[in-house]
Amino acid sequence: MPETDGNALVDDLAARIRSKIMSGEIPIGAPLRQAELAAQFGISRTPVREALRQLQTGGLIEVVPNRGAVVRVPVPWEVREAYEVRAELESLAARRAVDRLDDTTIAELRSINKAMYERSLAVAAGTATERDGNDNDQFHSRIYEASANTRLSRMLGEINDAFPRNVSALVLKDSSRHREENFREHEELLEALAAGDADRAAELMRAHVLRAGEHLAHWYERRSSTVFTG
Amino acid sequence: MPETDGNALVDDLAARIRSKIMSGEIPIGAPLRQAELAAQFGISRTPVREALRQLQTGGLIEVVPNRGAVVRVPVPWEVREAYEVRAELESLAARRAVDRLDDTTIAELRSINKAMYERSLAVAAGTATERDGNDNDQFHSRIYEASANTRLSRMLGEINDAFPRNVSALVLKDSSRHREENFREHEELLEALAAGDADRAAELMRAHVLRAGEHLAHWYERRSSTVFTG
DNA sequence: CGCCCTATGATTGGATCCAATTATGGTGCC
DNA sequence: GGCACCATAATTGGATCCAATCATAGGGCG
Repeated sequence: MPETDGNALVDDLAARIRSKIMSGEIPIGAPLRQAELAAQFGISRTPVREALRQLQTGGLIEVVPNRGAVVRVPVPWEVREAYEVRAELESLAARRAVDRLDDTTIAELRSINKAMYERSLAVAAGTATERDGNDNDQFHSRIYEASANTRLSRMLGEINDAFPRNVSALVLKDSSRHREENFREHEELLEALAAGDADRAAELMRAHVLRAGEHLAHWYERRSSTVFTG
Repeated sequence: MPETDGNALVDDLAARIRSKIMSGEIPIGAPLRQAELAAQFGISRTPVREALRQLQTGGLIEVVPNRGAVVRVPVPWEVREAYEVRAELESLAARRAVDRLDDTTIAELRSINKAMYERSLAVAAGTATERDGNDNDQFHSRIYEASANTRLSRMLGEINDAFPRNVSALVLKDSSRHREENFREHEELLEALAAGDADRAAELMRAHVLRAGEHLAHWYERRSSTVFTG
């Protein structure tokens, strides 16, 4: 099956760079030098430039004429705005998912949530090492898929891609209160989904996302580390 | 005031190409040849390629490896999906706008809506020539602005930019029933906005957008002209 | 001693080049 | 006459080149 869209190399490249930013390997605020990236991937600057344009359109990086690209540093009000939109969209996703989720998927969601919680406990206790892949993303992504609306999934992905994931993970990692809250809210949501209560699921999801956004915005308000300062 | 983001030339270029597609000058389905565009704007292919990447990320065009870019031809279910998301977001925009709209802006909205309606009547009667700038966009854009959430505005702009505007205009132009409906629904919405009834405004907006989406999807279902067939 | 001004190096941005892939048109064979 | 195959033209994609712009460091002047 051939690629349905986009040039493989450039799209792959954009994905790789995005992933480096998402993981925190390239911190927010850091400059992205074309020559450096090109050397790193063993290619010329031309495809790098095109990939950067894609990331620019996605809003993850900022490009200033003749001065290059830097990883955007979100300001708190941007986070709040984005999460108000995300809350609205995830609320819609949850509502749509109610009629489409089968028992198997609900069981999977339960399992993901439980595993995430237990892992976080183990990590906090020092009896386990943390994973890089974020389970929290997985939980929400499953619901996007279940909503069966590609545009909706795409736009939610876009919002999530605007904020490096390692930061969101930090918020959960650093506070046991937030971990507990996250777990409990997921559980409540799952109950509503399983019960087929669309209104309640939508409302729980909205509140859940708004709270998470508030935590994230708060983090950015007093961010100190993990921000590149040249 | 310097450019805050993006390279002036490439961004301008992307905007110009987008506008050609939006206006229908480049019809949906038509191929976008790099050399042709470069010659047309009197530049080399390099910035054209970067601009095309931006449009690709925006979803307006499709790029197949080694075969170039074509203007995407939306299929009806994509339109329905997009408009369900748009309805949700515009509903949020209307709700937020309620607390922020001042009387002046409401008066402007009334005036825009009335002007659009009267112009459409005049055009239908043959006593006036139609404008290219779409008043309907202006009406909705005003509400986006009033919602005072840049992310929300941006995402709504993104959805609207995914479907060439001349098509949406055609839908309104070709049917007096749709024109009447559009005018009346805008008026009702304005009443709710003026009355400060957030719930009602949100609900009216949702229904209004969903109906418009249905019309548009229906058009694409039996599209015949204005689609490029090589 | 500090500030400005200039020279140099680093980096981006547009143009050009060439290889690789795809579309096209023509010829021959069945 | 139609279909397959091959040669050639058109087009994309990555690499390279060079000019323009920006950052930086060193020297001159007040």
